[in-house]
Amino acid sequence: MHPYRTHRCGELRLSHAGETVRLSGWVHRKRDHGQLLFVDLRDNFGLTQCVIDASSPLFAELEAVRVESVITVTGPVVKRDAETVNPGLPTGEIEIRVAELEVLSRAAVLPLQVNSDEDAGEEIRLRYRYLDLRRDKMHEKILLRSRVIASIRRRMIEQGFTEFQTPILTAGSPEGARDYLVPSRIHPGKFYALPQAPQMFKQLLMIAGFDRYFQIAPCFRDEDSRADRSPGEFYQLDLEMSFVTQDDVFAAIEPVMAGLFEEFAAGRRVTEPPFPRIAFAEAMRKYGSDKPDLRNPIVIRDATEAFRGSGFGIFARAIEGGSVVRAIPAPGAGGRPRSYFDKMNDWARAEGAAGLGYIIFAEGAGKGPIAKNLDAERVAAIKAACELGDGDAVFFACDKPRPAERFAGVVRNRLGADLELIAPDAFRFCWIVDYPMFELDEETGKIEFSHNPFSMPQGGLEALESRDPLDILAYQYDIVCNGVELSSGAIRNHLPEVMYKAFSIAGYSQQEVEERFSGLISALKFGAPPHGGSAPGIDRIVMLLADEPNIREIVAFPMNQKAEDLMMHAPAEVPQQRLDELCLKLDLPPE
RNA sequence: GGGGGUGUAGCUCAGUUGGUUAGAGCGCCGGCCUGUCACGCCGGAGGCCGCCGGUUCGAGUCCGGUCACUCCCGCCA
Repeated sequence: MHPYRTHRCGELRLSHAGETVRLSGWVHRKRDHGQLLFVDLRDNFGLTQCVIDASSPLFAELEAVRVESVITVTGPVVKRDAETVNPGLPTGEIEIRVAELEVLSRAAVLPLQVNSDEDAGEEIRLRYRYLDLRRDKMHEKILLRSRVIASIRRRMIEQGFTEFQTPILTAGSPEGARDYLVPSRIHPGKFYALPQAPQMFKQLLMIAGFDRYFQIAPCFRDEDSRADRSPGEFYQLDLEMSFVTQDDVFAAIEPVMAGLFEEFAAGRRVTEPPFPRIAFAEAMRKYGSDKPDLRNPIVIRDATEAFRGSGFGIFARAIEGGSVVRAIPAPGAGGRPRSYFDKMNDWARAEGAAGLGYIIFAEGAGKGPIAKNLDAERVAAIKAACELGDGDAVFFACDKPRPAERFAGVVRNRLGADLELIAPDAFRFCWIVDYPMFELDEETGKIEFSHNPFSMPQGGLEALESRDPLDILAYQYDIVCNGVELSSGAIRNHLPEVMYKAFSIAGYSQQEVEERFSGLISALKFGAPPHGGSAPGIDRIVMLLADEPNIREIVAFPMNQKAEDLMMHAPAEVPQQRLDELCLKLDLPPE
């Protein structure tokens, strides 16, 4: 007989009754009746009840074993009496009579309880992550993550993609987030950087002729964390394709994403390909965001004309000064008490807005401080434009166009949640397309790349030379699901002369471009295929599928908010000798 | 860097208006219990109430500071 097990803990059924088997696992729970002891033995695959009574010489030993100790039991599989069957357990029709017992590893008193649904604090959970991961909920989420990644690999390979590895120790990125740096011992004073994404490598693989690349790629960015953003590292489904248009990229990714979500949807509805395509400008206008949650039915309208020259002086004067008014319909909000609208106004101020005006529609008319100062025809026009009726309300964001759009989007999200308008049990996908190539930095007044500087401008060189840079769009696109930006991608700029021109608009000389992106620029001069791709975030996909708002819940060994690994004690000081080898001297800030 | 929340037993939490000896559940230790499956019953140990200072006759409770964790803003091509 195998020294540890003949079966797994989730495996035994009534059909095994009479066999002598051996199981190994963790003592999940004990029920001690004094002369009779039940032990639930747990492994990755399930639970099996083991039983022993005082007639056995092993009774005292098993009774003394603490939960979470690891033991091996050997004995016959016995059918349970009808009244002692546990229908809640797949193995509930049988139990093991313990005939032999070996304690493989004794557990100390636990800092957190594995067999309880009660959640420990995060600090304790991260410090003892191996115990936390034994808990059923965590165990399932990490296994889900593994199955999701396996499914992605299978689907990508089916789509004709080839998986490649790319370097972890590489050069820094001149644009974007802060790099993690690794000092070089062989080159004192020089540093490697960990890749923020394998962006240039995947483009170089296309230039090398591999046609379709993908990788479950680790990405490293030294930025502050959020609930949905780990400090340090995260994973992307990084992909790139040669000789493709934007539509080809969409057609390749959509079945992967739709199929993946369908596979793990567990009854939730998934947008069927082709996913809706929404231009960036339209998304900002209708949803106030470039990552709209399409489960929310609210569509933002423009109400500027209804307020221009009106009796509501605050808005009328602001409009004269170049502001606009966005109307955010709030279906069903008319029944809310006055305090709700006051609360919304307080909240708006806390969010940095000047306030949040509103009109309540009742008895065929508008109510509230704004409606009092607005002609009935204007109120009626707003009501009609927003497709509202009695019992509904509408909120207004009045500001310069860009901040008004953005704030209206924030209000839209808040109302969707407050009014319970978000469609449950659905994954609503869309593409956001036609991003502007450039944008104006409001502080410096300079023109900057709005997304990826390596994206191909729509209209190519001619557009760059002849049009207002702020009007030029890029072949740049995001996948959004339920208000979460899952990925960003682009058709790349594979023409050096277009690249030089694009960078010159953003204020970079040809020499600077050659210095900062030398590897890629020189590669583009030796025959580069038109190519493009995207990079959906693995962690965010798993978060959506696990319905889990915190990224640490779907990562086996995450760092805490301050980018510390509480279990492994990273980051850590290093011996002086290591610093000496690297020619590094510490110059720490004063306490 | 800025703002909010939290911090009480090993763990999860309660603790009233500032007032006697700071409680509960789980866990732990001991005792009883032969059909439980969150087994049950009895008993016990376990507290720098995050830390420092202040107000007060008296502080877990009020005030100031500080530290830790967390959420958000900034940041994240």
